[in-house]
Amino acid sequence: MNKKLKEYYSARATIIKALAHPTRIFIVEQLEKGERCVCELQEMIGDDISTVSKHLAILKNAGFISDDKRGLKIFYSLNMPCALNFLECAKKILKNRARHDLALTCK
Amino acid sequence: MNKKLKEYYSARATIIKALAHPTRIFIVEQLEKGERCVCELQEMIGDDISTVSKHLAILKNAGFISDDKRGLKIFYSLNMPCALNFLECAKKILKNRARHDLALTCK
DNA sequence: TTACTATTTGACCAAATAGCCAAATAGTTG
DNA sequence: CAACTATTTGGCTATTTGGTCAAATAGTAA
Repeated sequence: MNKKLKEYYSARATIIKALAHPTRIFIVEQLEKGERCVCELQEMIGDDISTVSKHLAILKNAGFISDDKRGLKIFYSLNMPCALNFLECAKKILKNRARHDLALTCK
Repeated sequence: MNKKLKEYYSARATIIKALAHPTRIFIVEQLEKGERCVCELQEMIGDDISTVSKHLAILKNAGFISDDKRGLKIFYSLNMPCALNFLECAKKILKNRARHDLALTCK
């Protein structure tokens, strides 16, 4: 792989990496339902608010979500619904795995 | 988030994490074209063969690919084509970004 | 059996990531 | 302006990940 190609794959990996965290998956799925402010997400997630804020920054930099400041609050919303397709793919794998584990158990 | 839910999201994150690496994206896209042995992939990628092997193990554990040993060689193939949907989503984001950067440049 | 090829595994180090706390920033309200 | 609320940023440590080398494993062939 030459340098140019490597950079291209790295850029794509960075985007995927943004979804590769339990909290960030949760956030994306919440935002599917509509915009949420940081404090609402923080309450659902339960981590320190600075931690939640950093996760949001990662999703935003990757391009999955965008923010809108209104008064004191900042509302985040999903702007790449295609992220959900992939989350579905991960779910599908988990389901297959569960079925397989069950098959083993019943042997 | 309770413990059970957290585990569920972590399991999904582990699957997505498997795709969150330039080399592993490359591998999945190669396997889309058909099965490949480790040595073929190693040659295309250029990293140490043990490195490639570890990337393959990660994709296999996640459930994206499977292996078939025939003689000395081990052939890997893709068994979750839905992975490609997501890789497409990452591509789309990159394209949007490029269009946006261009717009800024032309202002 | 010995030598050879393909691949995986383990030990190790360097770099990246995650989470928490404290401090900084920005907007609001009295 | 001072006090307050919502959020981000910086600094720190602990954990995870990625890569390399050497050794182990497995199949083949002489």
